[in-house]
Amino acid sequence: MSVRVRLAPSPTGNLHIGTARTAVFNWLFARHQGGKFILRIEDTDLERSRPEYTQNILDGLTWLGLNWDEGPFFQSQRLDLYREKIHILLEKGLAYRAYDTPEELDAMREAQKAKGEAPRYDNRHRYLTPEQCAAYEAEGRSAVIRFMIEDDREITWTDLVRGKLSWKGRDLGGDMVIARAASAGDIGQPLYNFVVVVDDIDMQISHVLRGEDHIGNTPKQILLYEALGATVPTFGHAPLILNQSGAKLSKRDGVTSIAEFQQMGYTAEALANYMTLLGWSPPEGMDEIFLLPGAAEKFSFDRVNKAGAKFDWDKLNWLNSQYLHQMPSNQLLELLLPYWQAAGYEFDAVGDRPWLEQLVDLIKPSLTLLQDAVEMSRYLFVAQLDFSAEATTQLQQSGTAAAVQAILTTLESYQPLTSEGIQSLIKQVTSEHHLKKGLVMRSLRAALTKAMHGPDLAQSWLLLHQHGWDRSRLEAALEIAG
RNA sequence: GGUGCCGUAGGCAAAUCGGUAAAGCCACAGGUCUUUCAAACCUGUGUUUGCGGGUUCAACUCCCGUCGGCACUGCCA
Repeated sequence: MSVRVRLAPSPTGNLHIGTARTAVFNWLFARHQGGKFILRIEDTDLERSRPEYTQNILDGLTWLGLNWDEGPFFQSQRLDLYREKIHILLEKGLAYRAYDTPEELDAMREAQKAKGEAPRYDNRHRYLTPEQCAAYEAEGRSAVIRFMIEDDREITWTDLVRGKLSWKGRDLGGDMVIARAASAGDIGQPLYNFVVVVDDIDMQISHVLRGEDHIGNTPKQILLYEALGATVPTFGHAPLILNQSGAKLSKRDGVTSIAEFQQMGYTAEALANYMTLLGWSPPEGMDEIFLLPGAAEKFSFDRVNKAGAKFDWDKLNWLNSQYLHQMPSNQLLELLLPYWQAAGYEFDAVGDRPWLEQLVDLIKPSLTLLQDAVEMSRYLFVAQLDFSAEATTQLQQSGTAAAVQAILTTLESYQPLTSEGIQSLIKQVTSEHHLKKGLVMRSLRAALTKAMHGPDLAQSWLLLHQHGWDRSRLEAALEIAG
């Protein structure tokens, strides 16, 4: 049987890191097995589903490189199929109409809780006579469709990551609602647990790979597969991604949507790499830094961990920096341009290309996030920049003025300035004026970059020089210097 | 409350059928390099596998109990 897996996100929010990680596992599994990865949008909740969320999900998956082979399919367009299946269950006597009002159900659950019992539907409408049904309908009541779950059933399956799992029918909460209320003889909006099964059967899904939060749904769904006369697929439940305090990572924990990670300057490769590591560990001998296709070659659920994984920003950041450091400069430049543009820096992306590439080479080893490039290169883009407090202090130290003056004077004979020129200029200044190299360098840094920390000074100077900014900065520094 | 899952160093984790635990990565500390910060490189700290029993020559691995965490428990997905 061919391997077919699917990702079934609901468009009630932006693509979430948890959903994306599930997507990664599905994609990896499909690629490893030579199977198909299908995308299905679960928009059965008409109230909360939004087209912009669907777009966000599609964009996020695409950005991450998680291309799908079929779809996207939309459940909202498949209602006829669901109705048809519900009719079949109704006719087989496996499902029935229940006329309870929400208030009655609430009261029932309250009473159960008061008695210290687990809240569940007591199946009170399971065997209503046609007369009783008619009476309720005459009252104007609408009915949900409930699927019968026998208390004494035992549902067992072998989970790809957890092994043999077993559930008792009585712990499933009573007969489950598979379609929302609708008036007289109609069938309302079909619900998630039912729709998923119908679709997975229809799309011949062979492996259902999802988050651990769906474990409790699995026995109900298995019952539905049986009722619909279908083969039960293989299930695999991956551990959840946890926040710092160990709870399921949610929107409340700050950044959790893929689009936000993207904006902050994480690369798709690093994020995908990190998400894979959240629950899966590469086999012996395989590096932890890998691209999705490489991981696909080795991926198997044998190596998916059972325990939830805490999200670790430090490690993600480290991974991202690794990708950035290894990236060819011209490629990195393309990623950086939008950040500089957004910061309002003025430059000619085409004409300044050689200069920009030198800049990328300069800051690349220090980047963690693409966003970092904005602050890191500000002194090279912004002409009018205040001296930092530290730089001012440095400039006012004795000897600094002399050093800056000496550099300014010596600079005359080094036009145009080159890398080698800078080195020999500094040598010349230190020896002719009997200045310590450290002082010269610190003075230079303060004057040129207006800060005491930053990328390589000689290269910075060169870039400044190419913009014709070095002389004016040295002169400005002189005014401040004691 | 009920049901289920999980529990190896600060974090991610490895340890194929029970056979010397903590490989590797992040973080942290120190060092090297250097004009600074970062990067890079080197070295190092951290444990007795939540706890208590049991089976066994041998238990992170199996069994029982216990504690803790989390998930689910909806006419949401």
